[in-house]
Order: sequence, then C-alpha cells, then structure tokens
Amino acid sequence: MNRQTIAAARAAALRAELQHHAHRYYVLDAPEIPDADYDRLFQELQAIEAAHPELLTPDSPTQRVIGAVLDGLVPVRHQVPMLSVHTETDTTPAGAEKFDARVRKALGLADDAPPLVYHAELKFDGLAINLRYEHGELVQAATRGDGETGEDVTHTVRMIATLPKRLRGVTAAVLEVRGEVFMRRDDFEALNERQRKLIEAGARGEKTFVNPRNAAAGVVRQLDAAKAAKRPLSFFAYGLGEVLGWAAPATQGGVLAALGKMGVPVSPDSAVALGAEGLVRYHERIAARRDSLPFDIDGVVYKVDDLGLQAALGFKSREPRWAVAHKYPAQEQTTLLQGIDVQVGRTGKLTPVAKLAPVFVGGTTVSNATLHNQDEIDRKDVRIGDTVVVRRAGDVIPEVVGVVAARRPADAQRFDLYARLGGHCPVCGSAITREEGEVDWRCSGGLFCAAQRKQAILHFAGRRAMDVEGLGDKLVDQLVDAAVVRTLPELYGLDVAKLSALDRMAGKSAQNLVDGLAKSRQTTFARFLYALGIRHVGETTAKDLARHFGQLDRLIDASEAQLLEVADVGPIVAQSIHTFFAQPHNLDIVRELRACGIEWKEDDGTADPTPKPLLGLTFVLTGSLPTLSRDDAKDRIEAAGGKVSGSVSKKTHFVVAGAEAGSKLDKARELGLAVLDEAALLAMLARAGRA
DNA sequence: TAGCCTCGAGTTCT
DNA sequence: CTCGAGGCTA
Repeated sequence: MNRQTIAAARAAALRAELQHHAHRYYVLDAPEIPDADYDRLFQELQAIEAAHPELLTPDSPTQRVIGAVLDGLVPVRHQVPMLSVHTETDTTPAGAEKFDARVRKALGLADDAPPLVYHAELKFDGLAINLRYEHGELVQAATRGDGETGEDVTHTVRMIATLPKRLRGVTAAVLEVRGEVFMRRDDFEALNERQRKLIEAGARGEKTFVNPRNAAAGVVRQLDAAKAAKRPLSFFAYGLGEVLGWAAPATQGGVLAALGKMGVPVSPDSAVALGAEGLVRYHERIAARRDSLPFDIDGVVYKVDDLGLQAALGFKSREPRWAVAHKYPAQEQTTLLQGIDVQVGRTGKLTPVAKLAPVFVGGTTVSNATLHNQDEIDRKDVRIGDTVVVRRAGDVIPEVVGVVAARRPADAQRFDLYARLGGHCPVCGSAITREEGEVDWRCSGGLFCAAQRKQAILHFAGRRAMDVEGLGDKLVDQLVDAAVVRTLPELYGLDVAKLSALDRMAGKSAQNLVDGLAKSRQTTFARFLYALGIRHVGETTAKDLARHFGQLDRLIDASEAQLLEVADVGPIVAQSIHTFFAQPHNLDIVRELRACGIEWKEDDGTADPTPKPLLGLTFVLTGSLPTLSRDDAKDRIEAAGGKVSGSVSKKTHFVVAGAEAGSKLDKARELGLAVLDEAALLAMLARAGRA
C-alpha cells in the first residue's frame, strides 16, 4: 500500500469515528470519549486533509459547524449567522502572540506601530444562544445549531432567573444578544446528586450528566419547561446579532458594558488587554484562577476591541479574523489502568492506588492516582485493563473519574482488595481487618509492620512535629529496611559511623542528620505530643491537650473523664488517648525519648501569661503571602492568641489573602467577611503587640 | 437529632 | 484540597 492509500483509509476511518462521536455528543448528550480525545481525532483528520487536499470531502466533519437540529424543537433561521471563532490550540503564550501577529499583518501595521487594543474574555464551556429582544421584550431564544439554523428554546431559556425578560431602558425595534448558557459547577453537582437519588428511587428515563456543559445542553433542549426550571443555568453575554434601531457603542468593551446596563448578565472577568503582551498576561492570570472559578472554561477569547477595525479585518472562510479562542491544556485525559497497588499508611489503612500509563493532563504527567478504598472501586466499576478518564481539576491531585465502557477489553480484571491480599498485609503479612460499618481495611500489625513504622518515623520527624532536618523518606526506608532503626528512641542513637554504612550516606548528609537530631531535642510539649502519632490527635488537639494539662505526666495519668474536660475532646478521642498511654510499650518509648535528651519547658502554672490580644479571633490563610510563609503567619497569629483554621465559615473573623488566593477568598467575599493582605495582618499584630 | 464546623488523614508531582 | 468523621450547638 502506498502512502496515499494509507492516508485515504485513515481519513475515512477518522470521519466515521468523528461522526459517531459527534452524534453521541451533540444529539444524544451522551459522549463516550472525553473532549480532548475528540479534539485529537479532529486535529489528526485536519492534518491529513491539509497534507492531502485531494482527500477533502464536503461532508467531512472538519467542513461543518456541527449541531444537529433535534426532533421536537422548532428550527429558527438566524438573521445574522452565528459563526464560530477560530481555535488556537497552542496552549502556550505563543498562541496569543501568533494571533496578534496575524491581526497586525492583516491590518498592514508596521512593526513599530503602537500595540492594538484587545478585549479579552473567558471562553465558557456551555452552549451559544441567540436572544432576540423586540422593543425591549424577549421574544425568542435559539441555539446556534449549524450557525445558519438553530432550535427554538425560548421555553427553557426563559427559566434562567438572571436573564431579563425585558431590557432596561431599551426601545430598539430589534436587539439580538448573543452569549453562552452554562451551568456552574456547584449547580451541576447538586443536579447530578438529585438525579442519582431519582435513579436510586427507581425513576425511569432519568440519567446523570457527564459534565456541566452536557448538563446545560440537556437542560436547554429539554422539552418540558417546568423540568428545566428546576435545573439552574447561568448566562453571560458576549456579543450582538441583528440590531435595528440602536446605535451600538464603537468597541466590544463598550457593547458589553451597555448590555450590562440593560440588565443582561455580563462576566466581570473580561478585560481590556494591550497588545500581545496584554493578551499573554490575561491568559496567564486566568490560568492561575481557572481551578477556583465556579464554572468550567476551556480557554479565553481575544477580540479586537474596535468594531471598526473588526469590520476592516472581516472574515476568512467562515471565521472572523478579529477573534480567536485560546485554549488551556485539557484537564481530562484517557489512559490505560495497568494495575492496582496497595499502600499501607501510618494508621495501617490500606489504600488501593491505580497504576496508570503515564499521561499528560493539566500540565503534568500523571502515573498514579488514588482509588481511596474498595467502595470507590466498586462504585466506579474500575477494572484492571480498563481505559479510564483521569482528571486534575479543582485541586492538584489526580483522580480517576470513571471508565470508558466502550473500550473495556474482554479480559479486564475485577479488583477485590481482600482477595488480592489474601487477607494479609502486603508489607508485614499480618491479618487485615475492617471495623463494623467502616469502609477501610487496616493492617493489624501496628509498629511491627515496616510500612507503619516508616510512616511513624516520618511523622515524628515531620516539620510540624519534632522537625528533624535531614530525615526524608528515602533515608527512613534505608534505616528501617537495614534494621538500623526499629523504634523512635533508636533514632537518637544514630551517629556518623552507623550512618556511613548505608548507601549514599557520605559524611556530609550523615552529619546533617546528626545535627538535625541534636537540634530537634529542644522542642515543645505540643509538638512532642503530636509527634507520638496518637490516633485522632493531630496538631490542634495536641495543642489543646498541652495547654490544658501543662505537663506530660498529668496527661499520662489523666482518666477518660478528665480528658473529656478538654474542649473539642469527645469520647472517641479521649478513649484513643487513654488507650495509648495504658500500653506499657508506649510508656517505654516516651520514657526512652526523654532519656535521649528530648525536653521542653513544662508549664508549672507559675509562668506569667503572655498577653493574648487576638484571643477569640479566627483567621483563615489563603494564597501565598509576599514575605511571611504560611507557617510563620500561623505561628504569629497563634502567639497573639488567635486561631488559624483551614476552612472559611460564618465563624471566621478575618481571611488573610495572598497571591493566587483560591476558593477560600471567593467564599469569604460571598459571606462578606473582612479580607486582609499581609501588610494589614502585620499591622494588626504590631498593634496587638503594643497593646 | 440534624446540621454546622473543624480536625485528622491521605494524596501527587516538581 | 477533599473526604470522612468527631464534637458541638440549636
């Protein structure tokens, strides 16, 4: 077969596959593959057609604006066609520079001409809608369809609460507003939750949605307006269609501002950008905030701001020369699940971890993803050999979203954690157990288990615990595997001679560790308590206990009833602490550690109480502060008597926000809380210090 | 007793 | 960051 025949065969296969997926996606709202995969197939076909123009067919998916008209909805012919914007798939800043260069060249601008003014907007992941207002009255809403003809969806779009049925102060004969209907992520989650309950209750014909966009498309095309009313959609305008009897402003920014004044929802995240540099900055700024936005976007859109220049630039085939969509890297990808490993945590918890064929998603290569527990595996019906969808969204940690059912091989293996392990811990061979009503299996080996011992040592040495510098996970692996360290006190028996017997432990790093251990001996009661790793005793509880009892021996001797007197300590935590100190080997470890020279200032009740000016105030930190580290800020607030909490609630008094603050800042604004920057926090601490 | 709030624990990659 | 669960409060 020659190259030409191979290309022809591949192009035909791609067309068939793309048509199938387009039908699933646009008509049935039930895609089988993630968008990124579709895009990849689409681009491959485009590339073949570019290299072999003779293979181009008029019915190729690359030649059409896709969007079939559904039965049951009435077709609407657009007075002004709804065109799509060219997509720049280069996700780097260079994508913005290329667009700027194209525009400048098309306008015949010299290299030293001043930068162009652009309007930069978010590219919402929803569906485009045309709203027709006549004499200020909403008379019709239509989907884009193929760009020439869409579907009449007035009945569902009218249900969008934020959308005005009547424009404020407008009498124009015709004013068509174009924008994107989408669903917020929280609305989407709530909707799917309700759908799941309906399905569980046995409702027929109900289904959950794959993503917010498909949910939005499903709701807009819903024939039953009453049903649509219960499924909250959002809308932001991005432009105009037919206009009769209204003198539109001269710029894109001006048009959107005018629409906003009429009561049409307009995104607050649009901005004027100056030249390629401004576009790049906008792209980066939005990229940093992408995960914390309350809705999905798949990129940003750049438009030449001046409508006169837009007209001068005109169109190239069916796409405007004056606008481009600049995408971000896909947050979802498919990959092969090659196997499932089981990890043992500090508390003995057995966690199944998916071993994935490495895949580039959301900016990094992912090869592991937690599956949490057996319930999760069963719920998602994940099997070894499956092709799975992997996502990095909302946070940094990859997760397996679900299985691509159509690609399951016949020999895909179900995974049962208990059966796979044969009932024994994979590290130490002890029996594994599961408490009544609990989801997690645990290794019963305790500190006999090397995995738990390693984790216990790492926890002990951690920054927030004893803060032993120079002791990382690789070194702990070696120390435990070589049986050099079996218990926590043995750490303090290490010297340069013992360490130099280990691999890659030349004089310098050995000395570092010995120094680190020496330094860690001087600590605080709370740190020591936290370092012991008692179940249910984290950093905060350790501090509460240290403050309440003052001295270790008083804590050791405390009865469960006395422990319950501590704020935030209930029966479960009290029992856990009491049990810990009732075990002779735990008492031995504590005694030996103290014998190694670990010490702290115990509170004998005579010390002067330091002033606590921030007493009773709760702070939440978000983003990165210019000079203080998170820990520094936390320490200083606590030293002044304040509390630092991890999540924003009505009880929060101040949110301290730094660069790239995330969802916590949004939440703070929502609740109308006081937001401080670092300078304001420092000023407050300084005032407090003098008071 | 329900619902809110917080804490603890586990997690990925550079 | 998110989940689950412990503790507190209306």
